[in-house]
Amino acid sequence: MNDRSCASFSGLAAIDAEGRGTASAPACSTRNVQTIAEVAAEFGVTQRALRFYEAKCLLAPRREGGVRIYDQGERWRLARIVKAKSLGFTLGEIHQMLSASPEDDGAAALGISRRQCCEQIELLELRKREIEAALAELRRTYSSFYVRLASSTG
Amino acid sequence: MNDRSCASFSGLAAIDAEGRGTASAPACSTRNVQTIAEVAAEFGVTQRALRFYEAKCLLAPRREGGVRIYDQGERWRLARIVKAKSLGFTLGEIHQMLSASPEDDGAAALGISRRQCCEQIELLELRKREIEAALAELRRTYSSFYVRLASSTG
DNA sequence: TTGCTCCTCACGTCACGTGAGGTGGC
DNA sequence: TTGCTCCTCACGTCACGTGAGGTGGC
Repeated sequence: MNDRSCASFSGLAAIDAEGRGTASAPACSTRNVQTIAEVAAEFGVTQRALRFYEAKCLLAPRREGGVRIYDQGERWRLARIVKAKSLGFTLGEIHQMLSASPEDDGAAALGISRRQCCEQIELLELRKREIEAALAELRRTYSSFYVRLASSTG
Repeated sequence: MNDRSCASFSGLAAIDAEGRGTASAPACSTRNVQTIAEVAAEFGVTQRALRFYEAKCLLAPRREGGVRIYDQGERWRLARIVKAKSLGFTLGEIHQMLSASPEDDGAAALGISRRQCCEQIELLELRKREIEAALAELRRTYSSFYVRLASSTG
């Protein structure tokens, strides 16, 4: 019931996905564009997030009667945004990346420098160490529950 | 020049620290209270953070002529706040902890349940895995710089 | 006419940072 | 008088979430 990846008001096609929905709706592939709901579903982000990225000038879908239309290029940009976010970059940093290499070679390349890559590794390593310290402390706390239990019952 | 841990307008003493400043200013130990600047320095937090915790009802220093005065009890509460924050708890969760066990046995006990401890461990383990995945990806990207370099020069 | 999807404000959340402008006591 | 420390607004940051209220096309 809910698997209509092709909306009624315009021809659409899923890209870079596993081809689901494409076979059952061949008319969609005539125009390689998607609405906000379809893009959100495909990339696992909210519609609010897509509007927010647009407000931050990370995306710029064109409009058809006030409705946002995402073409292949916009979805490539979004793929890079999602990728960079998963690597812990801020939207400000991502904006610079997209400006630095607007198209490059599709969705794969992020357009980060070696230095930027190195700094991000150091940042994440620091965060990881902080989390590991917290985990060690929490595990000590966790064991102490059993120590208390043993001393109160034994 | 900047090591006056004892301000001029009220008697103060450093507690739970390594006793620095206490020997050179014995008058301070007559009243076991501190100003916002001293508390901030001792706990390594900003004055803004202390005011923010107060606005969130996590702290409630008394006032002397409009100036915040932190006694031993308040500093114990702050110690628990700082500790809980380092373990990744939100201020909302910390507020509940402080309400659940207002005094308990000083700064050491956080007043978290076994279940809360367990859930926090799971949350941090998830975050850690996300960071590790990002790190792996970034390290792949980092090596690719050398692959490119080698193929362009060799 | 109803239901669905889209839209634009605009305030809320989280944990503070950062001025702006003013006060008090040495 | 100057310098220091304290104070209270109040807006800014980050990445959205969450209504509110309205539109368009089947």
